[in-house]
Amino acid sequence: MEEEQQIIGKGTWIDKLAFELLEREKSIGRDTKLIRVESGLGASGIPHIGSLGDAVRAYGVKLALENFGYKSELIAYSDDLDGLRKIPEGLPDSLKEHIGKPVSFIPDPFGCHDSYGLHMSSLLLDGLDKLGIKYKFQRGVDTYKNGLLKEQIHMILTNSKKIGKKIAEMVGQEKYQEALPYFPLCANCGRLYTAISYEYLPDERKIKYKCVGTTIGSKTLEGCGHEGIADITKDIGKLPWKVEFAARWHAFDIRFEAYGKDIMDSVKVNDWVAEEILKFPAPTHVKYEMFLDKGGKKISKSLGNVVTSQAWLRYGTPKSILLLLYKRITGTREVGFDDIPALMDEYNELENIYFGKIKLENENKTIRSKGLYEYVNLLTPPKSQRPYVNYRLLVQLCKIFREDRIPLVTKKLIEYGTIKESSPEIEELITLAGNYADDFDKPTKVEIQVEDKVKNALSELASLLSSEQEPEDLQNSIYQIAKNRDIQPKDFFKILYQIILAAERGPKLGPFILDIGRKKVALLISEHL
RNA sequence: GGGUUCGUAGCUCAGCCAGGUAGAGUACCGGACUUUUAAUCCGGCUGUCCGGGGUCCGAAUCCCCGCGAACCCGCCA
Repeated sequence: MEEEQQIIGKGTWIDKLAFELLEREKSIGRDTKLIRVESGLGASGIPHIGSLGDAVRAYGVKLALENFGYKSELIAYSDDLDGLRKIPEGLPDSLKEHIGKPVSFIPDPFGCHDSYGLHMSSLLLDGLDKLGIKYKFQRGVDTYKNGLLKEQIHMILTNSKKIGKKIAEMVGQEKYQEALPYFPLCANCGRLYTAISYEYLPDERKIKYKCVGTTIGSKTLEGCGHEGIADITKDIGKLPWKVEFAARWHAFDIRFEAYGKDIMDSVKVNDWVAEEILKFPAPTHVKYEMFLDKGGKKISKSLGNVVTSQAWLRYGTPKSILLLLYKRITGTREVGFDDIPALMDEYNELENIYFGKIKLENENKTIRSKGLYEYVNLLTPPKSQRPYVNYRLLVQLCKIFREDRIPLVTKKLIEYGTIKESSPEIEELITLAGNYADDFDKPTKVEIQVEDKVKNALSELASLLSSEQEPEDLQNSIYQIAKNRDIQPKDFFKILYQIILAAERGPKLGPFILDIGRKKVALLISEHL
C-alpha cells in the first residue's frame, strides 16, 4: 500500500458514517453545536429484536459524534399516534373493533399499560434500557397534541398540490393528487384514515374532512359519514409518513436517521419535502436490511419463536444483542435464537483481542476489532477481562445436568480445568446457557421397550447403585452386567442413556452416574421396570 | 414495472461495508481418555469464493454485465 490507510475514529462503519455526517454538515455550513439523531419506534406490534436496531445504531452514531468531540442527543420518537391497521399475529381478535384507531387510544389487551401503544413502546424502551441505551423519549401523541409540528403542517398543506404531484412522480402513488396529506381523527368514530381531508383553510389553520372510509390491505374500513373541521394546531390528527418525517426533522432539527429498506420510498419523498418545501437540508441517512425470522422456523407459531429482546436476554447477554447490531449494518438477513452461541463466543473473542490475549496479523483488523468491542460496550469498556466459558460447551453440560445445575456444571468446569473457581459471571453464563439448553434442546421422551433379560440387567444395576457402598469401577460393572446376560453392551448403554437422559447418547456413564447421584439413578431405573 | 440483499467446504454459514496467505461449526477419518457409545482434547481431509469482464502490485472483498434465489415497494402507515 502506497499511502498509509487513514483510520477514522475507532475504525468501524459507525465512525465512518459519523465522519461523513460531519463532513456534510460542514459543507452546508450548518451549526454543529448540538447534533440530534433520531430513531423511530413502531408502536403497532410486538417489537422484534430488529426494531431495537434502529435506535441502537442511531445511538452508536451519537457515541461516535461525541467521540469526535461534538455534543449529541438521541430522540426516540414513538409512532404511537399511528392507527392500528391489522391485528398482529398472536393478539386477540377482539382488537378488531379498534382497527383504524390510534394505538394510543386502544386499551392494552394485556391489561398492564394505559394503552395498546404504550404497551408496545414500553417493551421496546425496556429493551433499550436493558442494553444501556440512553435516549430522549418523544411520543407522537404529545407531538401533535402540543402542536409541535403546526408550522410544518401548515407549510405542507399550503404546498399540497406540488407535493401530491411530486409523490405521484417519485413513487407512483396517486392519491395525494386528490386528498390532502393530513389524516384527521374523525370526531365521531375516533378513527384515522377513514376521514379524507378535502380543504385547508390556511388563515384559520383548519381542515375540512369527511369520514368516507378507506381500504387497508384487502379490507375495507367503513367510514361513519361524519363531516367535520379539525384544528391542525391542537386537534388530534397526523401527517402521513410520506411527509411526516420531514416535518419531524425540521421541527426537532434532526441530522441523522437510519431507515429500513421497507420505507425507502417514504424516505426519498421526505428528503425532497424537507429540502424543497421546508427548506431544511435532509438528515444524513443509512439504510439497513430488515431482520427476518429464520426461514424454516416461521412455521412454528409458538410464541417462544418471536425474537424479542426480552426473549433473547433469557439466553444471551445484552452485549450479544449489541454485537449483533453493531458488527455490521448491511446484509443482515435472518436472525434467530440459534445465533446466540456464536455471538456470545464472538464477543469473548473481541474481548481477548481488546485485552491483547489474541494477536491478529492484520493491524487494521486489530484496530477495528477493538473499536467494535468498544462500541458494544457503548464506548466505556471494562478495565479488566471477565471470566468466560465457551457457550456451546456450557450448553452441552447444561443438557446433561438439569438439576442442581449451577454447582454440578461448575464442578465439571473446574475438573476440566476450564475455570479455577466459581464466580458470579460464570453462574450467570450457566443460567443463560441452561435456559438455552432447556428451551431448544428439549429431550424427546422415548418409549422404551425392554426384553426380560434387559429388565433383569437393569434391576441388577439398580440394586448395585442403591447399595450403601460406592461401586469401585462403575463403568466396568455396567459393561460386565450386560456381558454376563448376553446383551450387547452398546444396546445396554443406549437404553441407559434413554432412561437417564432421554437421549441416544451421553457422557461416559460411570463417572456421570456418580455425578448426578447413583441413588437418584437407581430410582429412575426402577421406574422403568 | 422499480429497488435491495444474497450466492464461499458435503451441509449451515462467517469473512466483503476501510482490498493483503480462504475460515468456523458440523459431517467424515485417525489418535488420547489401559473395554463399546458421548463429551472434551489433539491431528487430518474438504474449495471453479455463481459465471464473465474491469480497476489494482494484489480482488471472495471495489466497479460493470449476466445467471440464480429471497425479500421490499408499486394499498397503507
